[in-house]
Amino acid sequence: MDREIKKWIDKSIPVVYRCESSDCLIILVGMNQTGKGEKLTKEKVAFKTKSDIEILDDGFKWRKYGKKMVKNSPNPRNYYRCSAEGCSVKKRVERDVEDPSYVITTYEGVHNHEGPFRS
DNA sequence: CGCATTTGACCTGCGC
DNA sequence: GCGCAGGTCAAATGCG
Repeated sequence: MDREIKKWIDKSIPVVYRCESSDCLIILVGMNQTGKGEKLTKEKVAFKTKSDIEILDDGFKWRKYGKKMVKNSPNPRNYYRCSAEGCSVKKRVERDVEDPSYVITTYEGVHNHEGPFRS
C-alpha cells in the first residue's frame, strides 16, 4: 500500500481525507499526465475501512475477475468489475498489511449508469 | 438454466 | 534487453 501510494504521488497529486469520526481513510487520486505530454485523465479512489469482510456491497453488482498475491503483503488481492454493460468501473480489494481488520477498497473509473438502488 | 465465482496462465508495462 | 510484478482473461464448477 505504501509503495502504491508513493507510486501515485510520483505520477500525480493525491488528496487524502481522513474520517476521524470512524475508522476509515479516503484517498482521492486524480491522475493527470504530467510528463508524457498526453492527456490521460483517470480517477482513482481508495477507501480504507475497518471491516470484517472484504465484500463491501456499495449498491452495485460486482463480478470478481481475478485474484493475486502481492509481495508487499501476505494477503491476496481481489479484482472486481461492475457487471453492468458499458460500465468499466473496476474495484480492487485488499486487506491492510499492518491491520488485518482493515480493508482497502480502491475504485477506478466512474459508473456510466445509475446503480441499482438498495434500500 | 443462467450467472457469478475460482484458479492458473498469459500478457503488458516498468525498472534495472 | 531481460526480469519482475501487476493486471487481465478464460474455461470449468458450483450455487441460486
